[in-house]
Amino acid sequence: MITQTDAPEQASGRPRDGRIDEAVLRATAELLVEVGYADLTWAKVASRAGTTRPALYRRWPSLAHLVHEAAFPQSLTAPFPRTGDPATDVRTMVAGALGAFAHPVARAAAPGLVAAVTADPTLHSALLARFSEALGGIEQPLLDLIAGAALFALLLHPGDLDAEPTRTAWTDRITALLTEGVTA
Amino acid sequence: MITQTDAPEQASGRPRDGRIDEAVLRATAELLVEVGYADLTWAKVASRAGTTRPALYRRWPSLAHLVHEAAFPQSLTAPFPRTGDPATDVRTMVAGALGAFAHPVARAAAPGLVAAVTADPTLHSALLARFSEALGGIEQPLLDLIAGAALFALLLHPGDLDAEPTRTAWTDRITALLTEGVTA
Amino acid sequence: MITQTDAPEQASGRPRDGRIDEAVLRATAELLVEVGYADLTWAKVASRAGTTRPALYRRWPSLAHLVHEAAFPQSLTAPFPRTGDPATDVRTMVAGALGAFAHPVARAAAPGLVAAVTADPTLHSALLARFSEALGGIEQPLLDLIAGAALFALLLHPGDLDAEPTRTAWTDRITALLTEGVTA
Amino acid sequence: MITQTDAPEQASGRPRDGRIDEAVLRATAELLVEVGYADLTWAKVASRAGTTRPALYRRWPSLAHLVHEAAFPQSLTAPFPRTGDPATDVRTMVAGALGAFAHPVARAAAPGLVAAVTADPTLHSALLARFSEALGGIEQPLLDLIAGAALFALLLHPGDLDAEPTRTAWTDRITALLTEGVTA
DNA sequence: CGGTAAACGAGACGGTACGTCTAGTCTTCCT
DNA sequence: AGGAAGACTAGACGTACCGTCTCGTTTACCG
Repeated sequence: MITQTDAPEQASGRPRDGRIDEAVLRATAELLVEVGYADLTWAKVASRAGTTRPALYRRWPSLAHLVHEAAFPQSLTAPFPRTGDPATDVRTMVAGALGAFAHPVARAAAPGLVAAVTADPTLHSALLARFSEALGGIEQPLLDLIAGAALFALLLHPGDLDAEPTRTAWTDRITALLTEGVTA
Repeated sequence: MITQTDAPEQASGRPRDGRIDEAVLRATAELLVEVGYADLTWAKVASRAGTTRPALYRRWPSLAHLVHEAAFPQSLTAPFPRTGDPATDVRTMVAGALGAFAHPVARAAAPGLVAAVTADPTLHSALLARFSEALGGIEQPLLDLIAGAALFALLLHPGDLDAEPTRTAWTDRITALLTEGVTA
Repeated sequence: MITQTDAPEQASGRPRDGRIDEAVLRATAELLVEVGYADLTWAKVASRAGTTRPALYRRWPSLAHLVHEAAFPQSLTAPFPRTGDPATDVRTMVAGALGAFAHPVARAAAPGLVAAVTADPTLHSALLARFSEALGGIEQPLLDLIAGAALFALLLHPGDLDAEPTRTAWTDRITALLTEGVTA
Repeated sequence: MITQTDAPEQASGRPRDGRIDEAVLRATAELLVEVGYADLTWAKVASRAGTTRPALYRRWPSLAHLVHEAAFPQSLTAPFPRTGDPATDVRTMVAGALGAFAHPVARAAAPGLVAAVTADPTLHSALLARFSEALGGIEQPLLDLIAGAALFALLLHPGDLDAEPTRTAWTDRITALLTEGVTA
């Protein structure tokens, strides 16, 4: 939850209504899939969640922050078990990255978030924090390759990653390239 | 040049003023660097180019189309010479991808274009056409890895790719991973 | 007509749509009577006139300016004929002031305009200009007495000036006080 | 004091803090002069008085009620001594009306109250009650003339009533008109 | 002396209006 | 016909206020 004030802090004043937070996140996820990031507005989210725009402004500093929280809940950002075998672990990571980005909500959100992250340092930090747990211990260039490939593929030829024969083929080929290199 | 009507079109009536096209592309490139994609508007471009919004609408179907043309002129999308040696060619491609994305204008434009591409099929086609020449003959998964890694790295830790010791180090490591695999 | 630019100025660009001006003034007058000054908003006026808020902002610098123009059209602010006989002329002026302020639209607008005038010098000037023609040649204190009495009476005991026996009685008494003084 | 419930009310529960009432009235008077009626808000008053908005809502039903109480304390609404001589008494009343409206706080409050009175019957009653004592026994048309003239003059040409030669001149002329009539 | 009731501060609640901005289109005159 | 200028509809933006509410706490009176 991205609150203006991060500390749990002894609540003074009327407490936030937690049901609003839930309803808004749910509405955001639904709308991302239905209308896409580009046509997502504060007003639509507020209306769908049964609340008003000011209540959203109180909670999230920008639409992108809200989207980022709605698209990548904790369940998707849990760390994965590692075996120690490079080939196995790389395949797990590739499949994991693909799975995270291929989720309908994340997929609708990702391109817009990519653009927003470059323009907003606070969003950059929020995203890093959200994924740091899942990705601890992986060297940066390898992470760039795996996450970048999944993201790029979904942007440029999403059809290949939707249906099954080609999806596994792509995962296999990426894994092979990363474990054995192009020379093989 | 992306015109509403692609045919060479028999010029009837007053011909377009070519100097406007140039001035607009120059203005767009400058503004991308100065204010960023998110704050780029038709009005700012028109004002900087010394013309009016309707003249721009006559030429480009959307801001993204204009940006894509301003950010990736032909000079950046030329094919590269190949040696046949995998290691050498991979390094050339990695460096090329990094170079293309690291150019200040492209860098400002890329994230926004990524978002726009997913929402506009005509822009998707235009981008593919623009890069198809340079990238002919490369297998898709390898392209995903190289371009994706460059894009992703620029989004997440741009500092590493700006200055020199780390930039070459990153290029080296990516090349090594792609030619020899993680096992090495 | 209160335009941002008062000069008739050789129109460059698309000219204003005069039908919008008319529709807005009509809508404003109607709404003043129906909902009152306090509940009059740009949005309601625009909606009733079949146009949008930006079209109004282009024409009037504030709601009060629009109201002032809608409530006191030229027809109400024409100069009156004078006979030279003090008693007759004073009665004409008293009845005229009462008539101008008692008109349903003016009556709904007046109290709000009174408040707005003190806070906005440009509105002050606009109001003076609008009435200067009708009231030329009358000494200031006499004008204060006549207009002030009509305004004050409408604010404090409007019932007396609505129906007929009392309305004429009030006009007679005011005229008598001003022509003969309290001593009579 | 305008309380929600007028009865002296059997005090059960924690009693009101009288210091808050004083601080609020003082803060309101100051703010009226500093920012004007139009920009006066509950929040500014509460903040200046060192309290919170709910404490104000508990005491006054509307901002206008609070303003009316802050701008016209009892000291200003005391009855005046009458001599029986019309000329003298009229002059006293004119000067009194001018004095009451010319006080900086009253002056800032009056135009806004004029507007609020027409929209709120309870405020209308409250104002009448406040002034009834001072003005008992004066015929309504004469009161309209005197109070109306003072109010109107302050709205339209306030400069004339601020400095001294013109202020006395205005008072003299109004008195003359009311005692002898225009014919003189 | 404990219970009750209403005050207190703090701040979120649903609403509504504001004034501005942008997109995309259209209309006018001029070249 | 294209260009320059500027108005058009439509609607999102972020902010400000309103009047109400929900807390946790404090202060009086009452039994």
